[in-house]
Amino acid sequence: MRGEISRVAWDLFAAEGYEATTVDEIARAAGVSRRTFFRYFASKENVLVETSDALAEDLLAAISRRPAHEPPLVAVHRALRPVVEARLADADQARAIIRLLRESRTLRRAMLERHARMEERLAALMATRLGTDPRKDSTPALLAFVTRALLDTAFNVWFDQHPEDVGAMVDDLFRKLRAVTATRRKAAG
Amino acid sequence: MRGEISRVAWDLFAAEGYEATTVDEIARAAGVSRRTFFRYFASKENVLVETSDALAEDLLAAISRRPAHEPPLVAVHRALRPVVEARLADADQARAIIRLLRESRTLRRAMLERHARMEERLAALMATRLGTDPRKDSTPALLAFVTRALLDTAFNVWFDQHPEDVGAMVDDLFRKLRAVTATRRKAAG
DNA sequence: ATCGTATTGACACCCGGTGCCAATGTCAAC
DNA sequence: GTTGACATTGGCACCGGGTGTCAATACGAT
Repeated sequence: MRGEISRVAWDLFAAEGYEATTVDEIARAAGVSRRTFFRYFASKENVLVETSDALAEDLLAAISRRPAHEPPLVAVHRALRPVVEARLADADQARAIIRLLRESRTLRRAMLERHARMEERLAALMATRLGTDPRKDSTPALLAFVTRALLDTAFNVWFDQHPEDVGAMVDDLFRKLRAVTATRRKAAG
Repeated sequence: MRGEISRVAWDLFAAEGYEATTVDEIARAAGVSRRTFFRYFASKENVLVETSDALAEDLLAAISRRPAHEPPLVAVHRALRPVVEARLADADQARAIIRLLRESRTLRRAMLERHARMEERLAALMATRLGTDPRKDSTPALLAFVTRALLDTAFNVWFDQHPEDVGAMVDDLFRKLRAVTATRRKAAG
């Protein structure tokens, strides 16, 4: 049932866009009542946003699997690459959601908030990894923010530039980040 | 009139919270109709969010005033510090909005989106500064993201830790960012 | 067949936001 | 001072997302 609603909704979103598709429409197309839709999904956006939550879980898990001796950004790097690759394996779905995201302000807001939530957990994870108190040391927060930036930028770059090698793209982002935050001046690549 | 509505709204928000304050209430308290409220403010959130837009303008302007020979992150650093200091000069207002932001999901979403918008303009600015094409080089995007991270973290740290010297706090954030993205391993401060 | 329990649907409601149009200003020209 | 033009305002109906309530239905166990 849940799966059915989700499938129908994705189709409608793809066909008419996010805003233009009302919950009534989805419910009708799925053969249930509006109220029932809201019993399966807390909100319209949840239909789309759940896949991104799964990604967050994956990333968090991947990072916490990295050995403790790795410098934090290296751990993030090595965890991020396969997660991004896995996500972009289903190129159609990835494309679809990025398209919807760029079209709808509401959806974009929802996603931004999800990312912010992931970031908080990321910060907590980084704090334990660094062994510091996140209320006193802002390093974990910065690290989490940077991680989100890299993740987000990776998807956008992928969507806009269609790189053939996703792993290399991720590596390149980390290289650029390091170049840009390096103390010494360096020309951008 | 606009100012009157805004003042009344801020008071109500402070008194009852963001979600709990309805537009009808604000309108009634300001002695206008609901419809008129929406003529002055496109949405409820706009009452609060405008001050943050002003901050974004300030930051953008400050960055574009930095000499071109400065490495990008240095330019951001020197531009950010006075802007943050100026903003936190009115500690009451800053505190009020951060409090509301933490309380209301909707408001947080709105603010996240504003920040994302600022980030895009930041990326464009960085692209011209670096002389690269933002569609091909992701460096400006990363730089913009990092800038937002620093701005955001600055306010959060300020709110949570009440540092006495705001400028020093900003400097510290940049130091931590550099430490964390440095290639060599380094203990967190 | 019957009872108890989930699942569902219908309905009413809240709130933010918009379109539309009439009423109320306000100012200018005569 | 009256008339007309124009902007500001208010009232109203409406949309869409989201929630609470409660009756009806389906379903599984006994």
